[in-house]
Amino acid sequence: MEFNDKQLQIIETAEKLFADRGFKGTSVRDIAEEAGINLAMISYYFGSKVKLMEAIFEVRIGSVQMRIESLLKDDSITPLQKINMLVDEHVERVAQKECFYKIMITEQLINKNPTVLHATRQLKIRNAELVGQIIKDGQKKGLFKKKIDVVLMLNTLVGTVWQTMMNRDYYREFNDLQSLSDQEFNTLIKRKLSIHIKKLFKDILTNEA
Amino acid sequence: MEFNDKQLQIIETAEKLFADRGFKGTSVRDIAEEAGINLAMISYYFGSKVKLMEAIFEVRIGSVQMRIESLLKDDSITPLQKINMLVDEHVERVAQKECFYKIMITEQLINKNPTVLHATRQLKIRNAELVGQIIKDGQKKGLFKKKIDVVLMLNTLVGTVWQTMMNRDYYREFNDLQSLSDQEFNTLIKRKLSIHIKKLFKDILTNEA
DNA sequence: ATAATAATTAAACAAATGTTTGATTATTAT
DNA sequence: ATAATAATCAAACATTTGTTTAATTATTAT
Repeated sequence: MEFNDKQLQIIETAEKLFADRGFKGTSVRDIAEEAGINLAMISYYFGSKVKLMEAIFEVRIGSVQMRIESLLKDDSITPLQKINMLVDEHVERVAQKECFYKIMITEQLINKNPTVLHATRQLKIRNAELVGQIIKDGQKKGLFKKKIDVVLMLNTLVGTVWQTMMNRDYYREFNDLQSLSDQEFNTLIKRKLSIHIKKLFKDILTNEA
Repeated sequence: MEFNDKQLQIIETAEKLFADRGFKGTSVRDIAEEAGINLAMISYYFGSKVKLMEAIFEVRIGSVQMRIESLLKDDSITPLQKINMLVDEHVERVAQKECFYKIMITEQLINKNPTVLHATRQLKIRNAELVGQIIKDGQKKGLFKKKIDVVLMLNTLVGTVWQTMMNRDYYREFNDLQSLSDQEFNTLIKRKLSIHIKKLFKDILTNEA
């Protein structure tokens, strides 16, 4: 399905509101008003509020996929470097697509739209398999240790990034970083986060117990 | 405020439903039906749906607090052992109070009841400060390295546990553990999770970069 | 220019929502 | 036993909800 400009405008508005107030907490009237369009246009273009949510995923799901395929073939990059690149990419992606990630979480947690659940599930499986391949490659080359729990490792990546980005105001306050501008702080926390996780991963992958 | 048996019954039912369907996704009629009471009893006892949510937090918030005070004074336990105990405790607590944790997340994410947000905020600040004290103690004793980011460390704990418990079915499938009983699997994943995080923490706390 | 299609609108729809009411029944205290 | 308080209930309340309708305007193709 391809969407015209007006549809994309509705999708973007809905994404923002769904992320902030949840699916149930956002009325189609809220969306229409915020997007500056008539209420009926939502049913007209998408059929229903539920299908509007699914349209958001249709548009965005591709943009949050880890781009791993190209990495897999590239032999000029070490497996550890590949993993590090994935960490940087994931941190940046969550920062950029924060609204969409929020929606993904709440859909899994409470709303549970079947179409949405299926899409996110596919995404997770695919990512775990591809990261698993990189790790196997590293093991073959004798760079990584033998027993690595790929799912736990990815859970640490996703969980830490999520927890940090969602509570970043708290990080700022606790570390007395109020003097920084928003932009400076965002750059800082992304860097800190990346470094933190890369250290953890280096430990997981290389340090024998 | 203390609650009678009937009130506690309503609170438990509401907790389960709020966790599963969200605050907006659960009607007071749903709660009344599931709890086997009359619709009006909810307003009668709690005043409103919002205040029922706040009552849940009044009852549960204490039970999810890390019990650290006693640990702080105990000198027969090393700082690292204390941290390890906290990890075990947190994993067990999330497993036991899963419904309540789900509600905490969605409240922070979308529903944002001010009373609830304030309570969870206090909880976080307190935990970070107390863990910070244990770490400082370990640093004084020369057991931990100098620069440790307490908030990032706790984010890894909370985020990893959360991400793993919420997606445990997926962990089960990916690792071909379908043959285990639910109970066996739950025990297994808790143990794996604890070990995983303790390893990460040992690295964070002791390995110089 | 004209016909056909697409886009837009205000109004209406039924269903579901949180809360209140007013009456009735149980329980407790005197 | 009687009065007073607490608990329970069905019904009603006003809003808000997602969606549809039917009419009108804009755009496109012939």
